Order: sequence, then structure tokens, then C-alpha cells
Amino acid sequence: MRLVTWNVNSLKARLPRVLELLETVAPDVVCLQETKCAPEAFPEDVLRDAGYAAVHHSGGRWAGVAILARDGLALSESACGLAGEAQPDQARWIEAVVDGVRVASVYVVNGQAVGTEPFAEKLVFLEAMAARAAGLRDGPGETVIAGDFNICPTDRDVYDVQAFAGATHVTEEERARLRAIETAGGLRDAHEVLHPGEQQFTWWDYRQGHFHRGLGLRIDLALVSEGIAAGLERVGIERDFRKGAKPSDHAPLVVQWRGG
DNA sequence: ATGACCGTCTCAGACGGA
Repeated sequence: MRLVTWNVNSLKARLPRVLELLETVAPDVVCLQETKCAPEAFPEDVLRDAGYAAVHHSGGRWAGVAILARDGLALSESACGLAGEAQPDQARWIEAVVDGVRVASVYVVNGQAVGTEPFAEKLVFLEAMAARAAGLRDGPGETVIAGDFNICPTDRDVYDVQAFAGATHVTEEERARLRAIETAGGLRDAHEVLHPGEQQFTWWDYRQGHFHRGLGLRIDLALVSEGIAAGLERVGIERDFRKGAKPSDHAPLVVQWRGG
């Protein structure tokens, strides 16, 4: 199965690039984040014409997550929201079962700045994810939690550690909670399974030519259960989607494994 | 090319993003 996770930074603005991705990468499952659309504005028809069924959690102008499944794959048991999250109306978590695999698409709270209320809510959100991951571990089948975690797991995932001193995304508080999600769910960072220690970025600031200067972060992750980790064939970043006409500031992360 | 963002909403400028 081939899964893509991508923070599109507005599905409306990114629809041509999303259709390009479906055509060229031909994923079985797609986890989208920051769809930024109202429920009634979600482009279900266009995606259906492209050969994908969709479930989505749409909250209006901010956030929003979705899961797309290629036609022919069973898509069921979709559920929106996370028990215990601080602001359920923000539309940051959706999960479903696709072809027997439990898939979650998540857009973790940004946190704005250390010490602020949004940062406290980010930590609460991560704790709610750990609780859900533990619940999924007890369920049947394999699990993938994919999305924009807004955390750099290690210093290696930051282009310049000094530039992020005292900032969000790199604190031990955030990183410890990410590790707690992995432990609770029996999940592994797919990138670390296939490419341990390799620096790979998934996000580059639109400003100051950061992409072309190689200044990015790895904040988009796919956490996979052991059965998937053991069959991983490819974990890679589609850098071409960070180039060209109207790119997102995130590039899609592709995760492919043997079997369903 | 020695400077450099892009969405959203409401209508020039705020706000969020990371």
C-alpha cells in the first residue's frame, strides 16, 4: 500500500497540485492537512472524478483534515475529533479504516510560542493523541498516524538549531510527548525505520528563498505499527511539489509498504 | 537576480502559519 501525507495549506488553493499528485504518484491513501475549507465547500465531486473517495473533518477557515482512498479500496469507520483535545471545533484529527488499515490524518496544534495558551493546548493535544494511540494498539489490524506534527523529532530535523533556540517545535516537552505517542501506540517513525539518521525536510518557509537554500524542517511524519514497519519499501519526500506553480510550503511524504 | 511568503477573511489589513 502506498500512502501520502501532505499539508496542502488550503485545499482550494492547492486543488490543481493535489490532482497532479493523485495522477503522478497514484497513492492508495492520502492524508491531507490544513484543508482550510467549510464542510460544504469540500471538493468531494472533483476528487471522486479523480478516482478517490473522501472523508473529511472541515472546520472553516483554519485547520481541517481529510483522508482520501483510491476507488476499489474499502473506506469505513471514519471518526472525527480526538477525545480530550482542548478545542474540538478546530478540526485537527480524522481517522478511518482503509482496506483493513486504521489510518489517522492529524494536524497538530502549532503552539505559536512557548509559554502561551496555544502551546499548553498543543501539549494537551499530544497527550490526547497518545491516549488514542494506546486505544488503537488494542484494536485489530495495523495503524498509521500521519500528518503535520509541528514537532521536529530531533535536532537533526532542524536546518539551524540556533535559529530555533527557545522556539516551539524543538522543545523537550513536545519531543517527549511525541515519543510517548510512539510508545503508547507501539508505533515507529517510518523515516527513521528506512533512513535512520538521514536529514530530510518536509517544510520550508515561503520567505527568504528557504526552499532553494535548503533551510527546512522535518515536521510531517508517518508513525506506523510494527507490521507496516517490517514491510516498508519506501519513505520519501516529493520535493517537486514544493516547486512550480503555487506550491504548498510542505512537500508530500510518501510511505509505501508490502501488503495491505 | 544579493532580496526574497502565502493563505484566510473582509475589502487594506489583520491574523495564522512554523
